Amino acid sequence: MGIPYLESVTAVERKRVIRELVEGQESATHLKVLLQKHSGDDGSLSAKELVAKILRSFDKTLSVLTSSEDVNGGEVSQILAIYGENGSPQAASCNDRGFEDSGESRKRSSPVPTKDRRGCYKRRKNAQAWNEVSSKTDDNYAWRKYGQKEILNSKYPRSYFRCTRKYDQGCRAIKQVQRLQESPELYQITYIGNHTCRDMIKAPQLVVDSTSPWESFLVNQPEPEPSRAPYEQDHPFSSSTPMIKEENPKQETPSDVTDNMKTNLWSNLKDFEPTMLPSSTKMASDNADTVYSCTGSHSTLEMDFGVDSVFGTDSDFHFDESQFI
DNA sequence: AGTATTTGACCAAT
DNA sequence: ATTGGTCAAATACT
Repeated sequence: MGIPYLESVTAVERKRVIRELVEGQESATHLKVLLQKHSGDDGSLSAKELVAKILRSFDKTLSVLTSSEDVNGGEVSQILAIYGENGSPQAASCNDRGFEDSGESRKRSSPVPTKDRRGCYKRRKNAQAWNEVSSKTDDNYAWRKYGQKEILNSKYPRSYFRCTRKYDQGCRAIKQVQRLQESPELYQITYIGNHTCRDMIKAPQLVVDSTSPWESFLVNQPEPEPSRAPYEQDHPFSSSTPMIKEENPKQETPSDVTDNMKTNLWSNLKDFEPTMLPSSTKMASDNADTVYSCTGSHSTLEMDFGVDSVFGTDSDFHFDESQFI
């Protein structure tokens, strides 16, 4: 895959190429999963090596593509953002929505079925994102579902979750979960943004796994430990600190991802103070730094720079908020 | 009563 | 015009 060739290609074509690569990469990843599942250590060894090789190849190719342009185009990074390539971070600036902080309590002016104006919101782009495939959707963070969508050409809907600490701590981590249609017992989980909720005082010990994002997601790991955002610098508060949350151990029913999140024992832990994290339990380290302004209002150490609103305008200002979170 | 999920509408990006 | 991401009222759950 040569760059020279790609350079003579239009941006649109390039995008398609990248998309295809991403898909191929996903497929290879899936293959890897399958191999891991029923692998007798016989011939599968070479098969695994092969998969690893393929993944590396995708990784390299994609990084070449992205690094060569992304800088201000953003087009590519946008495609890739969701797949783990980090683009230049940008704060969402959806200040127009002054109520961001009120969270779920927002009410519409007219309590009626009329078309409501929900104001604008900025979609987050270029946030750190990485994904993994796992047989379970729970990690040790507390998530709250805020949406579900049917995805074109996908048999299963995609569910959207945000950190439950979004409003009380301004944590912007979100994740998307969707069953793989090839193997419904597995979920493709995309983490976007680092957790900034506190209790991460012990954060800095996260280990950066330098493996490519693509390779990093091991599937079916006995201990679901979401890999951290690939290629990203960690800022001091970023993550790894799990938010204790133990989701019900039971495997969810194959209807859709949300079921398993239902009983989240968060309730028992409501008053949980970071300081007493049972660090023992498996922790998942999703890191995140997400997007929109959840400004939370306040306190604690969430430095949420009101960035969103302050810098307003959606233009991307170059300021990597993620470094401060 | 407070919190979480569901779900259709709204909105941004393409 | 379409598609995917988010919002928020309604609803379910605890």
